[in-house]
Amino acid sequence: MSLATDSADKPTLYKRIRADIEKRILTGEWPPGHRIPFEHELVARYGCSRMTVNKALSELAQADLIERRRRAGSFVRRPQHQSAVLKIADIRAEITALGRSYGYELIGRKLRAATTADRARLGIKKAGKVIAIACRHSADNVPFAVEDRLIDLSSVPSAATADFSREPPGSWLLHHVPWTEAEHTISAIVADDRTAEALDIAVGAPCLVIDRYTWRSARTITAVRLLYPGDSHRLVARFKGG
Amino acid sequence: MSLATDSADKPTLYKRIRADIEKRILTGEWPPGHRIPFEHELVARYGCSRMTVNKALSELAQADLIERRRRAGSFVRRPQHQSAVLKIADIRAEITALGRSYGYELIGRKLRAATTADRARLGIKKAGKVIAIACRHSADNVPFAVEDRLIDLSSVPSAATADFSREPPGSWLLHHVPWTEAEHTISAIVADDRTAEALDIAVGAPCLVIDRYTWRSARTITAVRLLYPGDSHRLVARFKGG
DNA sequence: TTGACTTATATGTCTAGACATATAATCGTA
DNA sequence: TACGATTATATGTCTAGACATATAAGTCAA
Repeated sequence: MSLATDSADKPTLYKRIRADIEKRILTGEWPPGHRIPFEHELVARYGCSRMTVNKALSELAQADLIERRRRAGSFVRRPQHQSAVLKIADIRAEITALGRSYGYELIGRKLRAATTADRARLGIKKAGKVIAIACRHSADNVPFAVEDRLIDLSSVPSAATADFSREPPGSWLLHHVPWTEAEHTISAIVADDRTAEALDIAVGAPCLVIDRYTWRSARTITAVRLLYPGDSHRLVARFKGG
Repeated sequence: MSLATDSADKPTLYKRIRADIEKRILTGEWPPGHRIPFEHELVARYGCSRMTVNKALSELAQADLIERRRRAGSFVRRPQHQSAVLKIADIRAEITALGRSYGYELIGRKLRAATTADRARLGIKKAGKVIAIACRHSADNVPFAVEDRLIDLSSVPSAATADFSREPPGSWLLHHVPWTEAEHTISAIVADDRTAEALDIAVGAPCLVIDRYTWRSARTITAVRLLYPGDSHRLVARFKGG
């Protein structure tokens, strides 16, 4: 019967098995906790070898759609409902993607031995040098975001000689520091005098704040705080599956 | 030589192959664009069958760490650098996870025929009924967030008779509407009179706003706006891989 | 009833093959 | 030189087995 899902095209068998099961889960026909057929039952139903259904089920398990338990069987997982994929693009890319002209302005750049505050912010223990950068991004000549960044020079020595007056440090790092891990913290503040002036908004206007810590195999690279006018900027996150 | 990574424990072979390759990519030894060894080379190196290395490589491909091209080989992918996984937990779960006591209060509940504004907000075309809910969540008796929600009753008929005076609509939906897709928009506003009173903060204080639209196979289920005191609430997103 | 032991079983991993298929590379031709 | 046909090859999928392993369920004794 399941074989009768015939049509002219043919996705591979294991993909069809996976899609069949996924569909039943997504439509609610097999609710969370439901035991899906054993591998040997699916083998019989689809008339294929066990490795084929195993591949389908393994992928579903990897996608957290089902949970597999030895001796017990495979079960539809309860939806997680808590993770969304948030795209935090490079600001320049984000602005040009909107079809607006990107502007960048370096406000300040200071190379110094890491202060206690710097070390706390970067989460490093040893002494060393850092670069502190302040800059502003604009879209169509309207302030878009102000950036306050710290780079650990012991992790990224070449940043000491990089020319941040032309290239935003975010873009520069993106091209010079290959693999990273990061943590973003999003919050809201009201603009103080300095922020209001930099963003050309009223004092007391809402701002969206993104604090980002980037590291590479347990080594902190950079800490950055981005301030956006809260009423004009929006972060969009999408998620799928529960 | 790769076999010489011996230790007492033994993760399965394909996992070790996967980990070996992943490590070389993450340390930058194999930079983006680098061609990783052919399957038959890995077969020779690890002394196993092709299916075993294939499984390792397939999982790496599924995780977007490598790209596989027929006839050409497998290549390290360029880091994406733009998506972070943002955990947006059920508020009750979030608060209890912090070890604080959760409080819930229904402010208003209205069942009505969908107005034009309702339909616009839910993105539905046909006439139908909706429920509008206003409620407040608190942690240790301090206001934590206020919620303003709309549920499409044609998608979730049973919501009409649900008792939202005890259970938050978010939790209720979580348990009654299995699989969904959602979009979150995050922004910042300053508290107006009504919000300030509901959150027990000053008028003009910053608030983090999450607008969430949830649907299930192209069918809108609910639209919700959550307002958090911006200085006390933070959203954390983590990402890995560039 | 409870705890310890045994057994049955579903999944986890792996093999040594096979044929299919997309495509980079080569070769031949206009 | 440029383009079209051919070939070689790496991946994609699949099989029909195998043994390993965790564990639910049953068994038996204290």
